[in-house]
Amino acid sequence: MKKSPCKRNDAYAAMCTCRDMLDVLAQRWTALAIGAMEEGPQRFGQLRSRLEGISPKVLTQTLRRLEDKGLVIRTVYAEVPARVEYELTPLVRSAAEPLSALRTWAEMNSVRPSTSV
Amino acid sequence: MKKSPCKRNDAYAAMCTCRDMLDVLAQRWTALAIGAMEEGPQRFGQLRSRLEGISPKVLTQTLRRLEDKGLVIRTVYAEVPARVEYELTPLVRSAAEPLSALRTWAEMNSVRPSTSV
DNA sequence: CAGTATCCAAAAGGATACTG
DNA sequence: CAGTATCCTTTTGGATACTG
Repeated sequence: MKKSPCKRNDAYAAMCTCRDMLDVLAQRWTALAIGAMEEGPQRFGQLRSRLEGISPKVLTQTLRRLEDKGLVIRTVYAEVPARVEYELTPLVRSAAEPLSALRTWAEMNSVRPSTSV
Repeated sequence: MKKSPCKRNDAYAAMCTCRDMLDVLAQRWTALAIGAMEEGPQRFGQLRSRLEGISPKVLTQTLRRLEDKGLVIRTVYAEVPARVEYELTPLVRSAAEPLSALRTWAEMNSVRPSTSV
């Protein structure tokens, strides 16, 4: 998919604003990656082991997308060997509440998860 | 993508419950389709014209996925010519609030929409 | 009318080897 | 260590013709 066809009216446009977030959040590892950073900055390798099964390429993609949206900050330390840390921005933390509401809704309504556990 | 690897701990599992919703909601036409049904039941053809540009195959896919999740009800009327109506369930209406919260968050934080006009 | 069937393109995800 | 490069599979979306 490339672009959403959002040009019909305000309601649709507003829905699309949120859809853009959903686009990112719904990607395979995004929510898990955010979860893995919740307790503080994480190095690439740490994320890689916490997100068991993710390939380095996909982890990079996931982190770049989060970075592009301003949800994660990437910090490179001039050390040898290289050290890079990823941390959540206040922006993504402020999303916790609406996301939590959505999660609660999903649980309360027993939306059958095809994924969890 | 097929399955999410959610089996690490409760926090991850909970996140995945919500992820399952995100999976559906983030699909190309889902949010628009829901929007198109907000004022009441819609026939296949009505949806098709309201969702300008959607192909019949994709519309069917979109509606089936919503049906599978219990977000939409499909009713077939024994008439000639055939009449089929799709309507939102109370379940999806109850998601309006958390989704609205997410939308508000996205707007307040100027998450750059790559999609909305 | 309300789809299904077919074929195709693009995007996302993934395994693995290699590098500054 | 923190990625990139390469190649491949799966998923999603799409155009179009056809059918009960």
